[in-house]
Amino acid sequence: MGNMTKNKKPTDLQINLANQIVELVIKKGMPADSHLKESELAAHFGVSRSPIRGALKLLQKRKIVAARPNHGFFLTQAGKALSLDTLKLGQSGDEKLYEKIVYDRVMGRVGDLETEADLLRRYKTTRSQLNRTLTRLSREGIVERSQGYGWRFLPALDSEPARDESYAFRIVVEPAGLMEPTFSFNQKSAQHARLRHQQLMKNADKKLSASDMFEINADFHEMLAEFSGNRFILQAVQQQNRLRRLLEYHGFHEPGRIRTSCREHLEILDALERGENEWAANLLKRHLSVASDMKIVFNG
Amino acid sequence: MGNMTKNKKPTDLQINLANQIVELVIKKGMPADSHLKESELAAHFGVSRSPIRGALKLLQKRKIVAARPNHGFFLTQAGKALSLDTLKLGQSGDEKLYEKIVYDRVMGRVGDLETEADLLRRYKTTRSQLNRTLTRLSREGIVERSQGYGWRFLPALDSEPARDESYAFRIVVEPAGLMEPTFSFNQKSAQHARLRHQQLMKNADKKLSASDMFEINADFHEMLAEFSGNRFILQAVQQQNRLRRLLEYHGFHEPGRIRTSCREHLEILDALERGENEWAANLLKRHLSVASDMKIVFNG
DNA sequence: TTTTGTATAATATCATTGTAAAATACAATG
DNA sequence: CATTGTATTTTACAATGATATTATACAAAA
Repeated sequence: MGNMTKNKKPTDLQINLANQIVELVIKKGMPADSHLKESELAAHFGVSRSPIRGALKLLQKRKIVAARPNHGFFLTQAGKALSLDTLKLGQSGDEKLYEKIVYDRVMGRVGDLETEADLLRRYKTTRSQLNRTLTRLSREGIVERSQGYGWRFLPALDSEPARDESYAFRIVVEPAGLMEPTFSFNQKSAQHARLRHQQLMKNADKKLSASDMFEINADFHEMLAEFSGNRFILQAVQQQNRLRRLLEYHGFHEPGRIRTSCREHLEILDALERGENEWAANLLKRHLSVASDMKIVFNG
Repeated sequence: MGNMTKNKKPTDLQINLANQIVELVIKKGMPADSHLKESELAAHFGVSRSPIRGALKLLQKRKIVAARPNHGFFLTQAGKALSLDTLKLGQSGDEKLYEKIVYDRVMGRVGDLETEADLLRRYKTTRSQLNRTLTRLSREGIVERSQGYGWRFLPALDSEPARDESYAFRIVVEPAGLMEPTFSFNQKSAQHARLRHQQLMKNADKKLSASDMFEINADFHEMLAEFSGNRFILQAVQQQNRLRRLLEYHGFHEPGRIRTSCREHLEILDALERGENEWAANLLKRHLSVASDMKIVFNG
């Protein structure tokens, strides 16, 4: 059963790109039958056509796109109909390793100082994949190369004080971003965020995926940081989001708060649209303070 | 001529440690004849005794420490008598490569997207040294691994708007650090900083090294960030310092401002000592604003 | 003329082995 | 008993060749 197409297994890059393409399709809200042009996607993601091709073939197997000979690939369904979660295209090896390490770390199974050889033995991977992953973790401020041999794991958001400091930091940086002279409101992004939020509120009763929720929230804060016109503010917010994502992996939820949180986000957008940035900054500050006061529940 | 001691050439780590030890000696203001204990240094820098040993031998050759058999190494002169600059212990290969790449990049000789192989050919180094350096540059936000092949260089502080955004960011973060509930003033560190500043002011007429000046300045701001008790504020300030250091490499100076800058720093310390944090935050904000308005002069 | 299809060139990864350096354990010293 | 001195173990780096993947150039199709 199944067809006899030659079945080279996709590379990490191709898997990642496949996921990113779906993300893009969702974000742009592309209609069904849209033509996904190889060179356009290649340019957008900063790679050549080769891996894009592999990614599209992967999506073809999942029936998300269909190929028309000499015409390329076309969406089988509208972006709105897709959810990142439901069609997880599988994770790349990199991603798997990343999550495993992070998970073990949060669970206290990884010490503060680990040698490369130990990690290599433990995770049974290749040197360069481990290195790529550690580089990523290092950029995210989770680990750093120690002088001499080994890697040093830094305290992340897995401790109570770290979490408090994180919120304190965000309360300083994020509202300030709205008051920067370089601030510029992007109507289009805002409109998009608004729609996503409204959609989320409608479905808030149904069981919805924690990660979808997290992404919407993270994207919102990142969008505001982008508006600030200050790359360092943006960088700081992105780093905080990455750190917070680690907690998500372990299924922390604040179910009762979804609706309220959405409403607060929308209020902030309204204020910004009216040009009342100072008021928006105040709303944002309160929004973060409230979230800060909520206690997390680990289910580890 | 010279003595016949076996002359293994020191490793990068050993050179770096030698520099760090001198830095520590200066910072702590250690008196002459102080005993530099191997295990203490090893613990402090997070390495084993082996490379510390190599570093101390290096310092011995430079007559900065003297060895007493079975007793270890002792300072030949007080920390105050040393200057980081005058006795540059040579740079490690890593450091040299790092500076070369950064320099070429600032000079526009490195494109936005470079392949590893190209860089390898150009800088005639080994794969892993290049990788270490790129990892470091990546942590500092100067470069990032691109999807597919190659590395992407990001706009850093080498552009006017980036510099403006940097100051804007610091004006947000640094003064806020003084107002955090977790703030705690460390009398000892402050006293030390005070002394260094007074010393600098006394010698401000003489020609003094740009890098000494930079370090004192950077350390001051980092110290305040430490006082904040917030690791993310500290991280942000450290990252800004690293980025600013890049400009130093190209000899940007503000000779007339040294005295004023020192005085402003001391005023901030005074205010903090009196517990007037809000006033200190205002002073700090003004201090940064003034610096922000000054134009840099490149001599490239 | 734009886009896909395909071939070729360039690039990075992987696996292996030898070697240098750092981590560690333990003996020696005062 | 704390510290240095020294030997041993562990670790990471370097060099190489084989392989797989990405980048690129050019042909083919609409």
